[in-house]
Amino acid sequence: MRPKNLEKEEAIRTIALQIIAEEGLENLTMQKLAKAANISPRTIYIKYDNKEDLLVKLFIEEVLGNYEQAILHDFRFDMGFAEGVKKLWLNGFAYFKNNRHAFALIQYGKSSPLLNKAYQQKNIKQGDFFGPIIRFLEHHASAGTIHNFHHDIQRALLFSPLTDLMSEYFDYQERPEQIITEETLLRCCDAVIKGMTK
Amino acid sequence: MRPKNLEKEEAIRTIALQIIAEEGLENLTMQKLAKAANISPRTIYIKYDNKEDLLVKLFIEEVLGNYEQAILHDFRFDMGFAEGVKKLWLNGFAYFKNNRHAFALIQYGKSSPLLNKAYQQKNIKQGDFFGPIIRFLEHHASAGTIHNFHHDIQRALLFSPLTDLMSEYFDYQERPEQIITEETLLRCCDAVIKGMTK
DNA sequence: TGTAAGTAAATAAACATTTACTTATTTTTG
DNA sequence: CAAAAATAAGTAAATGTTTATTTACTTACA
Repeated sequence: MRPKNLEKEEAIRTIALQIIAEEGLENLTMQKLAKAANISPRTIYIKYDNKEDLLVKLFIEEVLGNYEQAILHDFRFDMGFAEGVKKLWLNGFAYFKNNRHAFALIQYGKSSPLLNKAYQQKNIKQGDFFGPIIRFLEHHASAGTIHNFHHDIQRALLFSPLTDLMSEYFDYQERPEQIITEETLLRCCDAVIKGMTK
Repeated sequence: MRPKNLEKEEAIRTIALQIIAEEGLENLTMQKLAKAANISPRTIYIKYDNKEDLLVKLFIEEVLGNYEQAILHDFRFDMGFAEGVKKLWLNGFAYFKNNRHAFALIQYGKSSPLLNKAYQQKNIKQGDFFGPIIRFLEHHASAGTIHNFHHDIQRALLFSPLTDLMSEYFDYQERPEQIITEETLLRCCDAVIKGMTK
């Protein structure tokens, strides 16, 4: 039996992400993807059932999976609050800086009903993505370090500024000067910590 | 000369927003829109040059324009910081609660390159959307009430949690209980205020 | 040599946009 | 002051293109 060509599998994923980031999800077509990856359209269908399957797997396995790994690197749920939040923010910043295309698809996850549904189903099925973060928040809520909100609310307070600042980071990358440096990011992180702390 | 039927213009806009919110931007087609609005496809082209023109005008004029108006209602740049931020958050919450479809398109504005480009051009062309908010932030930064960040950063710290909480609000609307009430929203708002204040 | 991986080309459906025509008004003009 | 001309608004159906997916064939390896 002829073995799978892993380079082609990889090319499908990276070029799909590239097209989505540069031209938008609405401009990704199977034929355009095949051409850009130098393969036949049929080859995509050997690895994915259909377009929806490709997008969902790309989002859940490739992007969210790697993001989860990256953001949890060296993180433990029993860290001090300020220390833990800074670790998460810096991990996230480092990951997104080097994975602009993944960031673009995550942004689509917040608007596209297809990806949003996939995300929610994944969350419901296997407990929660980012389990250690939820334990971290619950731990500090019950210890009285931070205010006692539902963890979906905590997550919004904790991560939404980071995501928005990443958008600004990429916007400013095409301009003469970058306003989002690691230093300003950490000052923003301090503001978020201060706000959440009792 | 036969006069324009304003109901039809209105139908195009509201039904386009509905399709985008319910099925996604990538599933809005001119023929689907025409059918749902009970008009001929040609009628859309009397009012808009093409699909891109429709989407950009919908985003900039219909959605962002109304959002700006709503969020600035009874707001003045020389308000106290906490008072002003609460006003903005409550205005935003009230607007989005009643305009779920508009909220969906605004979310797409953060991912779709087409809408994102349109937004940036608009911002660059006519000064800034939300001018009073920028004056408000600059006023409090120079008065020393809040930390001195670039206003794009301030805007991220100020509004991104609200937007994320709105997403949660709509997600939870289909569940047995709503975790985002005006009360929890105001507690989150207090956290944001506390974080930004010196 | 059997078999899954892969290709090029085809297919049928869906798409944005246009064509050729009809309708409902306003504005002349007889 | 009616009625008919002028005209933009509107329609149904068609156009040519692009789309997701399949078919019929070829290739490379266990």
